[in-house]
Amino acid sequence: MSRSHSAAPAVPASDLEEAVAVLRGSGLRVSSARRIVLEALFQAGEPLTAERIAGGLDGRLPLSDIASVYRNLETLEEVGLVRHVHLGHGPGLYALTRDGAQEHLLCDRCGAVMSVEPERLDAVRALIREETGFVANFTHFPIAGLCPECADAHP
Amino acid sequence: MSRSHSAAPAVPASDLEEAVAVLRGSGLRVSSARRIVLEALFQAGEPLTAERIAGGLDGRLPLSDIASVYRNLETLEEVGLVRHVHLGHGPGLYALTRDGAQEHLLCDRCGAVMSVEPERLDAVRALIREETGFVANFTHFPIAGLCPECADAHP
DNA sequence: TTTTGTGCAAATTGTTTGCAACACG
DNA sequence: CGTGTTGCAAACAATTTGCACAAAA
Repeated sequence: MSRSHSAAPAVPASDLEEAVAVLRGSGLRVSSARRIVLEALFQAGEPLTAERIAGGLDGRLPLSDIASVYRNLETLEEVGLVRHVHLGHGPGLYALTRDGAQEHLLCDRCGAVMSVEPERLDAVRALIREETGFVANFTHFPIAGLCPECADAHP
Repeated sequence: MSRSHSAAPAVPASDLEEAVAVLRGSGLRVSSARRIVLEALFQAGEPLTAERIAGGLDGRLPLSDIASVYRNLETLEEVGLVRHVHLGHGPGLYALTRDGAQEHLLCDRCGAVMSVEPERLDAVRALIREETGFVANFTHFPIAGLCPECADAHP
């Protein structure tokens, strides 16, 4: 019960070549399956599920085996190229660390997701630390609640 | 993707009889399976997984069917007697609404869980709303981060 | 040529669903 | 007695693992 997640320091790579170089530099092999996962993330520009990567991004990329995708996402995360978020229930979402280490807010009612720069929550973090001693982090698990619209539409 | 969780207003029952009365009052039947789920929650005094309830609390109660346990937890939640939390990965934890401390903080590193009274996070909630417009709620999904100990032990 | 990584199948975990038998009210 | 509930089996979703084979380095 002491599994620690997304603890690897971010290693933002701005393009495929750079990412591949990071792999090489870590003594990891650059297999085609691995390259496809990276291409998917670079092409999508938004967080993806492992499923969607394995599905080849609707024909834009070759299909991959879902097990390999998960394994590769894990190693890419260990190297710091990738990070993942859990938005409530449902599958995890994976993104390149170069696409900002966003923090997330999730609406329980309508499912809306808001991404914000970490700095925008620093005051919140400070207050949480004051009140509880915890150093909060909303990159891996989001802040849940009601989005502005749903909050208004409700008592 | 618009599934709304634990939206029912809390109906705290201080003991089994009271809880049973709430069921009756809602036109629900008081089956033995249902009663066992309630007994488990009252006896445990701490949040339980469906699995653990089905397992009879290590012999203290008769075994139940896991599917029925889930169904009953759901209806008990709809009635407001029960609420559940998702602590990171792993199974959901169910507790009686009468058992205080509804908001949670979870340490990503050591798994420690801190429960706090909602009021203690009201200032945090206010600040989050100011900054993002969201009305945050940490009863269903906790605040993730590092507990005081792990935060100190780390840079 | 030696690892490291792949693909496929099968196992796991957590939760939900279909359905005939059952029992609460 | 009639409908809400149960129990069992089976489906499901997300993720992981075992293992023989393929392919980077």
